[in-house]
Amino acid sequence: MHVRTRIAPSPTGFFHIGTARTALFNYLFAQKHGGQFILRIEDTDKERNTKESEEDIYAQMMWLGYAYDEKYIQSEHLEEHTKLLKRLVDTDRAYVSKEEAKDGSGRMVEVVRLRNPGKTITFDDAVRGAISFDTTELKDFVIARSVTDPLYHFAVVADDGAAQITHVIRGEEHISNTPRQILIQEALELPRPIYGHIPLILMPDRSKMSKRKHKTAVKDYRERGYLPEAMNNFLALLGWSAGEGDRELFSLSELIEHFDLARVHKSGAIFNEEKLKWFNREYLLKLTQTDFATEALGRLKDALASRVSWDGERAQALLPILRERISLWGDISELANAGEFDYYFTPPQPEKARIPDKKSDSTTALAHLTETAIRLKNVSQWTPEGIKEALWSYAEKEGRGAVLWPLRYALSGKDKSPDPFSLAVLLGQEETLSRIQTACDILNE
RNA sequence: GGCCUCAUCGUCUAACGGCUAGGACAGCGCCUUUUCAAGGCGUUAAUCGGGGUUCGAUUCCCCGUGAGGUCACCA
Repeated sequence: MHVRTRIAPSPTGFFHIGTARTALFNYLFAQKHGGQFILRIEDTDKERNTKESEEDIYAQMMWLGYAYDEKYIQSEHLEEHTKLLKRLVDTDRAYVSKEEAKDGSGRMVEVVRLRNPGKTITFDDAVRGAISFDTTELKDFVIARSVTDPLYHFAVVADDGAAQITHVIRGEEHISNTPRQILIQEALELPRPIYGHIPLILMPDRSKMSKRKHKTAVKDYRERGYLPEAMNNFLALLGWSAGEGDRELFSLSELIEHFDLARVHKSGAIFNEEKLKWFNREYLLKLTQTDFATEALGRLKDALASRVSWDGERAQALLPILRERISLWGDISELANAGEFDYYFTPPQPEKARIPDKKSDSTTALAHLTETAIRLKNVSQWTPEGIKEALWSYAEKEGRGAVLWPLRYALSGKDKSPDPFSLAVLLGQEETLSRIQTACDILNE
């Protein structure tokens, strides 16, 4: 069988996480079987469609790397829908009915209703097995506002038929839509695709993702600095497992290689951002020096430009520290805005009382800083090792905290920071000595 | 409420009907060159309940309970 799958978002809001996961599964399945993956824009709801939403679909699909083979705009196929609708009416599979409008206006309108044979529909779901529905309760349901104005269920069936979709992989909220779509399909004498209903993505409170209550737009995650590789890996493992033992890290092409509808789960999965962050960090760590530097420096400069005088060279030296500390790009801006990086560029203003180590006092701190300065003046190899060598025996003898805390605090002006050796290297010998001097002056006041 | 679907640590999940139910995230503890971060090591924690079938059920069947989905002239 020549596999053809599709993702059919409606451009009525930003492309969201749930749609992305459905797209991913469809993409993986099509790729796995050497088939085609089709993007269909379901834009029949003229009231709620926006161009912005449509653009967002393209942008995020591209970002996530779901290359589609064909694009299909539903509204451009109205003529075909009309033709099919007419045929259904002509063959008495459907009929036009005059009734009072549901909008409460009291006016009379015509709608097209399907003549429901009222039988039991059973379909074999690729992830859940056989599912049966008694369709009599559906009655003669409405399939179009008029012969020229099809509704969702009709358009879906007509378009899937036209595009020769072989596998309909979608969220489980569509399970109960399936029997009415099959009814339409049978009236249209279209072949039945294989259905596969994948579990929903739930929010931490077990509720369905809602655009109002939760951050669900892919765009938001992108802007906060998540990597597409991490998003894909995380999303793929939400409701599916590769059957590769304890392995969790998969690239997109590895996901394709392992993907199998039979291993898709049946129950909903909660979207856990902590785990996403973990994936993201893993992928951040895999980035090349250059790729990391480009993005990190850009983010850092944006956030810092208004706070300190920017020094590109010094920022460069900051990269290893950044890589160690962040889980996503947004962490850089967050840390920078919180003032975490200011002291690399501008001398801090240490508070007298905090210079000594907790178990020490100012007199001792002053003595240690003075000795530290003397020792550092003589360091010829200004590297973490060289600096450490100059201070270590002294620190061991006098107490590490007593010696190293004042130094680290003098250099950073912060209770929390990287270790004093790294800081000293970053600041350079001259600046390091100058900051120690400043701290000594403060202690002498 | 009717119909449909689902049920393993807090979360994501693994386990041809057969080892002490495994891993990851989070948590907790310890270690490491003061603090923070990272890292290393360790650890807490689960088969919804009740009946069957079976030599043996997380796994198969039934009932209950719970959760979710859906019941439009939206998609």
